[in-house]
Amino acid sequence: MTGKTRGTDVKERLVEAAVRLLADGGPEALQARKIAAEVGASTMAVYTHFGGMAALLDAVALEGFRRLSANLAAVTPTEDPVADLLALALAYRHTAREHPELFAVTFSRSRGRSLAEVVASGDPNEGSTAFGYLLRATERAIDAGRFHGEPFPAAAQLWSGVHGYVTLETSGHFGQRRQDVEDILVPLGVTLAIGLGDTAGAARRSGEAGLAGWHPAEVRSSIKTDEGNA
Amino acid sequence: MTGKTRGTDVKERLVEAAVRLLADGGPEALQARKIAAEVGASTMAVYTHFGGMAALLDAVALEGFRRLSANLAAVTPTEDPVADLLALALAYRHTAREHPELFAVTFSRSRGRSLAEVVASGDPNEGSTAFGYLLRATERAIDAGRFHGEPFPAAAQLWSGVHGYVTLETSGHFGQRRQDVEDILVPLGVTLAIGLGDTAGAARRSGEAGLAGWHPAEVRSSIKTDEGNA
DNA sequence: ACACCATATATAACAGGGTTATGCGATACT
DNA sequence: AGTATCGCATAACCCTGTTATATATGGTGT
Repeated sequence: MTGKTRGTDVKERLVEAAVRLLADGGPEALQARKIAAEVGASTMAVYTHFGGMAALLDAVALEGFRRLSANLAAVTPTEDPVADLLALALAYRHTAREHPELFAVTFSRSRGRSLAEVVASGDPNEGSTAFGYLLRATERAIDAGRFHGEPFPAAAQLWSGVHGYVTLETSGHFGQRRQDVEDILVPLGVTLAIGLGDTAGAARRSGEAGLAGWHPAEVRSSIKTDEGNA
Repeated sequence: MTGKTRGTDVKERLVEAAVRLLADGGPEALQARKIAAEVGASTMAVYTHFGGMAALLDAVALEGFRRLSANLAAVTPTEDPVADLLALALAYRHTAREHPELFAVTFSRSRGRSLAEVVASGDPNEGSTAFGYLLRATERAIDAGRFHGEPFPAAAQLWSGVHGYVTLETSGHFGQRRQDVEDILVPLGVTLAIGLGDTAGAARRSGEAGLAGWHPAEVRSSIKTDEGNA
């Protein structure tokens, strides 16, 4: 079956263009005509490739999950799993701040899907992949004797804390201060680590280590073909 | 019918109608024509009273904050501030689950506003009022020697945890299970309490107490307010 | 009481965005 | 090569937010 592949990356280019327009012009810019024009096509391209705007926006949301996963994947595990968890939190936050509009679209369009469930069933999608990084680091913390209990509930608690912090911060609810990481996020990580079984001293040291050790990664276009877009 | 009339506050009726339509038909139903028809008016009503859909949606979001605040206010403080914090978390979750679409609109339209900042400045708005309940219970926990440190960062951590959990749960990311409160939210509350200074035993007991003691309050229309919102 | 004005509302038209109908040209299979 | 199929452009269609305009209602000043 066939018949394709002529200007085929039009589908990917549409998603790229949508992400770019979203970054530049906010949600208002996510319009079929604008996106199509951005790739030099007519609005029909949206329909032949996606069937409608809804599916295109879903693809944009998926791209957001991909970037989140890529940023989390860039956190290389060390021998301190608690520090790694803090680094994952910083990477999570970085993803949201790097592209707040995309982050908002990503999570507002994922309603009804279950990421945790998917990760448990082994069927990988991007969202569950992101949760998987948290889950694996949590398992390592338990194996190392730093945390007690079961990995899944512990990871879900950590995810809640990080996601809530990031959501509230990027929505501006903590104010425009720039100290929020040191004032809230790092202490939150330390608090959670202690509550999950770590000692206060070890948790604080890992918090410092994670904060000092993490640096934003150069994760660019995670869309399949890595053509540098410009 | 005489044209004018009993215009018993059309402005409030529009918000009521919007909230109702949102509950029934989802975000798609939030349309000027539908809302106006619901109150028996033409779309002009939206413009004379709000100036446009944006302001009406802001009013809907504010109504969401009011309901959140009302549900939190219904949690009567006991002599166990940590149990009260868990009850607040359950009330927060209840608000979101009672009306998920409104909850989503509320927080997606509050971008850029700072609730924490407003609470600090003393100028009350509905969002900061909601945060205030968390903050006061946290202060009581510190005064009681259960938590250590400063109230604001501690309350911000608790808010992050609860908000993240609620957001992820109502978005379906934890799956469709019904055990999430016992499996994740209550343990999260206990974890946070321990991390903030409480002993493991006391935190667990307060977790149980909060879970057992909280019951959904009958908080209905908070729109019709002659309670002087100042 | 009358004239006047401000406001609220209905009607209708306008603008812009998603979607669909249709035709054409290019691709790939026979 | 012939032809069926697919991608895509053009243009129309519909729905939704918005604006322009006219009218009626209620209050206000004299």
